[in-house]
Amino acid sequence: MTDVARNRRPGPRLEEVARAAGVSRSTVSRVINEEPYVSAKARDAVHQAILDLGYSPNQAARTLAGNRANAIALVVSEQGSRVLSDPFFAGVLRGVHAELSGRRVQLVLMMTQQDDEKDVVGYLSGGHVDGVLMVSLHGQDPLPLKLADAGVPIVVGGRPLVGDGIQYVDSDNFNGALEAARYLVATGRRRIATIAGPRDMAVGMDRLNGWRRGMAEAGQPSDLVAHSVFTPDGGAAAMEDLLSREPEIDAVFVAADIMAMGALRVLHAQNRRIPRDVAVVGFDDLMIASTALPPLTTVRQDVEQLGRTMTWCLLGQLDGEEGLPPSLLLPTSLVIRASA
Amino acid sequence: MTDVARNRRPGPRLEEVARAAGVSRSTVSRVINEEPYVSAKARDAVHQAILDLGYSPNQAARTLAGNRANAIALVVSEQGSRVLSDPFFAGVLRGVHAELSGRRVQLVLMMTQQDDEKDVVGYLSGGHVDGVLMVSLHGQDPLPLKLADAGVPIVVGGRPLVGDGIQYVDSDNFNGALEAARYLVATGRRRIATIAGPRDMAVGMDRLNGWRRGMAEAGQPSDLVAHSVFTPDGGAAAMEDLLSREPEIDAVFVAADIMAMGALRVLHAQNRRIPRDVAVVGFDDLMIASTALPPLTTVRQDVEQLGRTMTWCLLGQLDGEEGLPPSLLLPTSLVIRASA
DNA sequence: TCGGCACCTGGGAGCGCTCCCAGACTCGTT
DNA sequence: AACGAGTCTGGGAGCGCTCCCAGGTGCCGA
Repeated sequence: MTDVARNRRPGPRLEEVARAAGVSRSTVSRVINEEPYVSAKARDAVHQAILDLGYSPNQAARTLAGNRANAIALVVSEQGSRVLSDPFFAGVLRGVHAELSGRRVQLVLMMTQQDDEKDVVGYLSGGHVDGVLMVSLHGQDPLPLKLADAGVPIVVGGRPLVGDGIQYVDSDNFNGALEAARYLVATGRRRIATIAGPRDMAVGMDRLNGWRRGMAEAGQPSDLVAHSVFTPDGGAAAMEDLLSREPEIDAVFVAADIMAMGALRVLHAQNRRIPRDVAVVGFDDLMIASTALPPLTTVRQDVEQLGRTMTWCLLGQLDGEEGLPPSLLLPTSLVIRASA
Repeated sequence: MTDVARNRRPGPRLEEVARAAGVSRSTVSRVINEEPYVSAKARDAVHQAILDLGYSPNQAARTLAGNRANAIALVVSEQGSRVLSDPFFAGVLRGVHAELSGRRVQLVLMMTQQDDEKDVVGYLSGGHVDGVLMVSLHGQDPLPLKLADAGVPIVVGGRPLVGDGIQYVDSDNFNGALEAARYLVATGRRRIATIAGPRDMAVGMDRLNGWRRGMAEAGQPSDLVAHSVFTPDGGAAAMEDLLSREPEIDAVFVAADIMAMGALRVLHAQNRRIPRDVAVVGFDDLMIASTALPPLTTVRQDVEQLGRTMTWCLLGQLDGEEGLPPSLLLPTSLVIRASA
């Protein structure tokens, strides 16, 4: 409103660069956009002029004229407050940024509540961004589907529970959990429980199903399941529940490190030795896994790679590349420490 | 490049809204920008037309014509990889976003390495954003000063070590540490050490100085100082160092919860009972503080509030508000749990 | 009765780019 | 020698807004 914001932007325009380089606006534009049909001489002159003048193109004008936003949105669904402190989100963000660096694409961060969903769809399908990356933590979210229907290129991180046509990238939660289960069986555990995530999250169900498969393979029962939310206290409550149902538990696969912290606390409180009495395997391999007491054996997922891959997929879509895989699962790996 | 990106943006234009509402472009623009001198009748008609047509204004055009970017940048200096997983950053981001919600201001995320600093200054001072929020973890960063010199409105999170004129918001690290020190003194501790942060970070020095003041007040020596980096392993190494220098330590103020995790590990390993033999006070009040064994007494700083306040300051600058405070310190509070 | 001031409205110009078309020049080919 | 294809260049139009100016209305006091 005021003078600060109201003064004309400083810096040279395309026109000035053209004059300095002794060429036309068009040629400068071609150089900037790395288009063919520019002579080496002209290209060098333009580059030199850009350097001399310290020219930086006006993104707004490019977007307006070029009908391309040169930006993608990272949309975090659900209550942003919780999500942002999630190491999962942080890792994805890191990966997205890493993949974007060097490309002339800006990252716009958006958070959505239920009620402003219509605004968000309007904004995102209004051409302000070229594509959308979405981290959808509760899988029922209708937003990805709506955006896809509106023709917005979108890649979702974490398998969505609804919307078949939507491209997603996820860690291979099923096989990660299966590997954990097999490891517990192989190390001689005979009464193996699991603390699973919420039923309405794909990540929760995939890990539960992997564990179930592992139990089935070994001919062991898969009755010891406690669902919980991804918090330490949730994990603690679930652990107490399981121990009260079956005191003879000798192993537990916890579907998230963060819940495993609570489970460890309960096991300590009940004077169960880890891993001697009860083996504990987590999932995620957060930093807290290695600093836990005892250091937690866990299934590692590479969330940064997840973010990179999502971005790579989206940029591929935008460039109109052919033969992109519909969706991707990234491998997980068991990290064996002291707790199992 | 391809059809997806190349098709004209869908949706109505300002012109269509004007036609539907039976008014001129100018009037619609006035309504959208909440300018005075629009009749109630015209305003209602425009609002209705916007709703009917699902109009969403083109940000690029607004930016270009209005010479205002309607966006601010959150710049994360130093290697982005480390910073992004930092709960501090996550909290700030949350606060920034909370404060921005409802305003028509987009948040653009940028990360800088040393070498692309020139690009970043160019971009940020080129008018692509109206202002800059910066989280500067190592205080010597010249970037804030350069941006301020270039006339870019900027607010820094965390006191910068260089650049006097720059507006910053920080937690009151000095008084937080002072309070922690006084508490340890008041609970009868007689040989109090500290694990301090790096010397080149204001946050590290402010907390150290607060602790020193507390020791001085009580007439206790302040010789037991070990500097370290903000990691669990760094904290562990510092704790070992302190114990080897003075086995009689009965309390330690650790300048970050994350380092306190390492310190606890070492104390456990040496069979020191906490808090009986050694009291431990942390700083930050991260989630890990409450899940630690024993739950950590720590100095709480409200990083989300920090983000909110930074944003509030920057928006105030942009609106040309008078009498804004030059810089702000946010209060901290001691959270007493079991470790001290 | 008439100016003057608030209030309200419309249209033209232009923000700084990209796109497209027209044209010039260089080749190799018929 | 004449043609076309490939290479390179410049200028005009226009992206969708905001800003500014010119003008309309109604109401007040002189």
